[in-house]
Amino acid sequence: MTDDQERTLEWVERAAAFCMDEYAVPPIAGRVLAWLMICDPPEQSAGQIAEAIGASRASLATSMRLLIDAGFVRRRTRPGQKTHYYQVDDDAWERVVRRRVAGLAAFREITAQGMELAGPDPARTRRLRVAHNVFDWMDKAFASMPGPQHEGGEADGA
Amino acid sequence: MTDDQERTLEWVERAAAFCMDEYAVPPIAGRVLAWLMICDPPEQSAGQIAEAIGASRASLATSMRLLIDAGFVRRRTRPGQKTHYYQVDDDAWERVVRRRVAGLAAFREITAQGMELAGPDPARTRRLRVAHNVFDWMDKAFASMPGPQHEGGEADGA
DNA sequence: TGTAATATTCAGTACATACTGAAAATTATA
DNA sequence: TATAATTTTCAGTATGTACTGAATATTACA
Repeated sequence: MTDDQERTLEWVERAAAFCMDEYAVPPIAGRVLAWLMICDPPEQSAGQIAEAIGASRASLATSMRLLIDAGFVRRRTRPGQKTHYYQVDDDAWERVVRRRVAGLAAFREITAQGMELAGPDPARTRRLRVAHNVFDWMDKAFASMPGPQHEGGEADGA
Repeated sequence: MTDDQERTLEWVERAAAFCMDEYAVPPIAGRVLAWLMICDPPEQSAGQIAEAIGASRASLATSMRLLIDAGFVRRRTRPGQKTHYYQVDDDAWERVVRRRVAGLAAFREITAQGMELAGPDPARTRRLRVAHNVFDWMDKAFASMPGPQHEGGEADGA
């Protein structure tokens, strides 16, 4: 293995660890996603990916479905070929991050319900109100934000 | 059990579920945290909490340490008492949310490293660059934000 | 010191999840 | 149809984690 390949695999492992820690993505699915972020060509078959990251093909079937359902990866077939090709969806990260932030804001609803339950006494509901303010702020802040810089639609290069 | 108690426990279960799903907090720790958000009085002993949520005292020892380490809960002793009293830290949620966002932004560094590894070809690094932009945006957006509305420091009422 | 109340640790159990090899199903051509 | 390549499913294994009861340690006071 060349130095470059080794460094790439190290990077894949780091990026996969992030996905595991922050997004509860299983190890192999995390490696697949990371690999698809940096591999060349960017569109690869399950067999290629499995060999690159050292996983079984059975695992690939499960992981690919997970990543596709989560919106990270797209699958494409080519005419006259049995092989499926996979590629990261460029829009995935923005969508996932937005969904995550929206998920956090769900706690705003829960704290609101809690305050109703606890009654009108402001001292009693203080804990809930402070938490509510935090999530309300989060939600409003993101709703009023412009969004990241996008690029033109010229895709891959396979 | 009164209707009010039952509704409170249902709320605790909902709030705990949020903590489990979004923050990977174990079930019992989640219930403890939720209970401490709404219980009256707001400062309670491990025994009181254990009975309220139906968990063993051994679990409470583990869960309380977890919540304290994570910065959610504070412990207090009273002179002449063996009992420890626990209370949610009002600042916890803001701190935890900020930490979470900072954690997300860590991926920005990883994508930057990835682009170095992949070389100068803009078509090859497109995937990484798009992801990088998303996390860069996240980071800058939060850094430039005012923060939630705070309340004065008049605490609890135990 | 002793003793009663509380807190913590620890071994064991139960449960859930990730992963693989092997079998079954699908797909593209002859 | 048959057959060769690939994908998917599934049973079984391995691993990790949450939780509890019982034992141990700590604490407050007589």
